[in-house]
Amino acid sequence: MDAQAVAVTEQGRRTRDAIVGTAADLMYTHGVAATSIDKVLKACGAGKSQMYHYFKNKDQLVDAVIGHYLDHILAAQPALGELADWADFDRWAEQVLDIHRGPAGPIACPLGNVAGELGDDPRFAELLDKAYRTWEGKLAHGLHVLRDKGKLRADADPERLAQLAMVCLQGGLQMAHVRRDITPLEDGLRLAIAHLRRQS
Amino acid sequence: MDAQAVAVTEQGRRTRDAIVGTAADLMYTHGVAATSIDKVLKACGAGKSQMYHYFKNKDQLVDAVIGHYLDHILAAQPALGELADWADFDRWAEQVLDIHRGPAGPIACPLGNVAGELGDDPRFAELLDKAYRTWEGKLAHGLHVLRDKGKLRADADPERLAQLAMVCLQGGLQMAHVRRDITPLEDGLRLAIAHLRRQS
DNA sequence: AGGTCGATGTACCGATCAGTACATCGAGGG
DNA sequence: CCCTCGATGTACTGATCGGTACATCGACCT
Repeated sequence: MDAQAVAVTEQGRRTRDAIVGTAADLMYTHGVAATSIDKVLKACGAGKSQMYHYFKNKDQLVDAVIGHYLDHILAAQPALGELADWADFDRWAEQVLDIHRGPAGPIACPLGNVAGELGDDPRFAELLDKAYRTWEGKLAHGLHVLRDKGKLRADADPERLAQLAMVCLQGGLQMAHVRRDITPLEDGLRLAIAHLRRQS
Repeated sequence: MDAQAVAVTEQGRRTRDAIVGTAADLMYTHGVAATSIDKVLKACGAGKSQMYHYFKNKDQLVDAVIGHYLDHILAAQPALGELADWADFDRWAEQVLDIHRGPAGPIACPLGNVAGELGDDPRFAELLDKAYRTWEGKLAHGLHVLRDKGKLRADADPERLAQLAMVCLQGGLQMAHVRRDITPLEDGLRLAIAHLRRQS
């Protein structure tokens, strides 16, 4: 009775990661519902038995994909974990922009892309919310640090400010996605950080 | 050879509208790919022959749904068409918030919900972009009016400011959707309008 | 009365969907 | 050496998918 097996072997881990990574790529560009398990397996060369060896069903694969997105996002923004000064926020914004600069791929947030599709689905809404909170929490933590150092007004609300920064970031990413132009993201981040700095 | 028929009869128009409206509702909450034609037809009591009488295929139905979203959005924000003063922008923001207040339904933008899923699909990306531009164009037009009246700095860029306002609005809607809390939208709109007013 | 044409009902098709059954492979340990 | 067990290959199922074929209905015009 293996509900979902954990990869024990190194080879097994590789296969599992390939399935999740391939599914993440396809769902990022084509959406979750439009990404069938058969397509994922064909794209990464795995068989159906692997898929259902590591995941009970498609829902659990989607769960893993959302986790993969969060990991990927946080890894690409290392400054997010070391926010201790206003200059660090500038560095962070620059890292975010760098992710989406260059000729490759659509300008979009993986979590944002699936949020529209899954945001009202009781199976994934909570996990999605949690992923966003983890992300936003890094910003809030940085603002707490700055407040403790006296670089942010004592009566400022780090959580609410972090949420507002996420609003600008997510909106910037979404508009940049539709427009295929990074300008909205640049302006959104600039506005967010200017607003934060104004609270000092 | 009727590629797609236009509704001639009053009854035909009703049926066509019912199909589009029902599809719009289902796609809004469950996504486009997860909304099958059979489900739409069953939900609105129409038969398959109606669907393919008025639409060549599912793609054309999705096109109509996107148009329906835009119409619905613009109709719910009448102030957007009469922006002639800063107070009108406040009225507009209040109208946007009113749409999503109250107990019913998810807090989300229909266009934004499908943008993540269809934004990279060459069949719909352009139409989606056009819909957003129409929406944003109303804001830009209002800003032009204010600039002509001297209420906005002469060197301000109405198009770019309107785009930034859309960033805040869309980000606010998306975060409000995931959080199931209207606060991010309130804060996002407040920030956007404060930024606009600062350009006077 | 009969003809036209938009609107509608119903049965069907091949493809694809998520998920299952079951056999086999192959490395590590006794 | 062979047994165990994770990893893998393959064949299959019933349901649902988008789309088609074709018959019929019924309002309006002549």
